[in-house]
Amino acid sequence: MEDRARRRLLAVGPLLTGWYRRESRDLPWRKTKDPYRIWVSEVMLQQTRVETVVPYYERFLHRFPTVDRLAEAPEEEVLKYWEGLGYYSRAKNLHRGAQMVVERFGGEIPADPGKLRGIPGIGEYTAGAILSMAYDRDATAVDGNALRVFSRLFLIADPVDRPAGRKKVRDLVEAAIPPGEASVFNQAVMDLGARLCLPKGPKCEECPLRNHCAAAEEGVAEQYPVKTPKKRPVPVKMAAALVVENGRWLIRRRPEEGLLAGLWELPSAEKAEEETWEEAAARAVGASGLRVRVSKEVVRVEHIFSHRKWDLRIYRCTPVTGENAAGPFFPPGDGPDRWTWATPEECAAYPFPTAYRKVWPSLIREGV
DNA sequence: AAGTCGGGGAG
DNA sequence: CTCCCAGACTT
Repeated sequence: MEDRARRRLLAVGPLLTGWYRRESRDLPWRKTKDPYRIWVSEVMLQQTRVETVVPYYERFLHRFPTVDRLAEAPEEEVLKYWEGLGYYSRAKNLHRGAQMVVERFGGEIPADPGKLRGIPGIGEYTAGAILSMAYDRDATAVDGNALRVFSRLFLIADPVDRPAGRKKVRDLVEAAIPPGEASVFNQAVMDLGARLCLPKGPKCEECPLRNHCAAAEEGVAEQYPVKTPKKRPVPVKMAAALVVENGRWLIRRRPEEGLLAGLWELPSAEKAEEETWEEAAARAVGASGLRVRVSKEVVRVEHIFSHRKWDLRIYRCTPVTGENAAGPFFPPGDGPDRWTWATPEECAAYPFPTAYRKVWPSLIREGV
């Protein structure tokens, strides 16, 4: 390593921890050393902004204050408390992880990197965060902020979203941690990334590291980190059915795997090229065994996921009388709990994706 | 190495 | 519009 870089590594740690002790943000999960609470916060914060997480964090821990309380809760309720946060496999993994901690580790979250990594939903970053913040170990926790801050400090030309570039940054972060101060250091890097070392419009003039940053010196901070270009979301036509019977709506629970796993929805089906929207809506309901007549489109909404763009159209449907008298129409094998009838008020207790929640008011107007 | 998996806020 | 956020997991 060149001399310049070595000096940078030595200088950065104390400057960051000093700045953090003066300017750190007051966040709920910073009031505790409870490994469980820190774990919950770190999982919620994966790919999610601090301001978004705070209210979820408070509500979640009020309902599930300990790892045991979380482990014994039904998954459906855990998902309900996660509703709207996105990346729902995080909630399922956290729930399973809590059960693993209770069964395998006697309810104590392990302070061992290997054991932590064996818990579902805990990857390299989250393990490092728990080890440093809850157990004061000298562990690295490289998140998006660290990638940005360090790629700028050291002018890393490799794309940081690929293993080679990622490893370069990780090694630098590890070498920069002042021994015994990983907790403060890791959080300082994140605060710096969130408040000064911004993706666009970085505030280099206010930065405590400005005299040591290679990118600032060259005036090219905004061109880092280097990332590989990403693909645009694929458009998907999604037909859904609002089936009303005696003031109740037909809803179904989505499969345990895949998009929006385990959440509830109005029966929905991706429209195929060769079928009409109405046929797709009828097919969505048909999976339950119920036959319906599709009347009219009730509401239309566009919803964008990271890799998919839904054109979601909801159709008012009515059961075809006579053909469904025999009931029960819920097919065996698809699970008796996958379909049910619920009033709009009762639906509030079920976890629904935001795409459907967005149009709830107009559905209630149309669905009476 | 590439794809999957949400939703929202900022520019 | 675009980018990206205290990433993990599967193939």
